[in-house]
Amino acid sequence: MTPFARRVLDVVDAIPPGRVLTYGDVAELVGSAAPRAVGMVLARHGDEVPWHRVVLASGAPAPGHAPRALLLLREEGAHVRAGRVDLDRARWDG
DNA sequence: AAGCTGACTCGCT
DNA sequence: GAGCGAGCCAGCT
Repeated sequence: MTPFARRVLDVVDAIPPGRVLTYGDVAELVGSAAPRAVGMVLARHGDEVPWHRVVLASGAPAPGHAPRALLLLREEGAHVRAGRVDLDRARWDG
């Protein structure tokens, strides 16, 4: 576990149910310009946080995890349509 | 220290 | 929209 990873996990863990954040948003919140680095953290420690609340800039969930993420998001009441989250509605302001 | 990889993003076609 | 290329940076050889 690295300091960077801990900051990322803190942010993701703070996202309320039914709301989402893009990788870019998380990166910005932890003071980084590397959304991909955020992805690496979730790949390793995603099971410790609500990883499904982090989506691509398009609103689609992480590639390879779309079905599971969409299911969880719908259960939380997020507005999902055509395989992607409605960012205008569900994006969390922080 | 240099290089590679990846749960990304953005601009162009 | 969808497909492509370039830029991004943390972590691990």
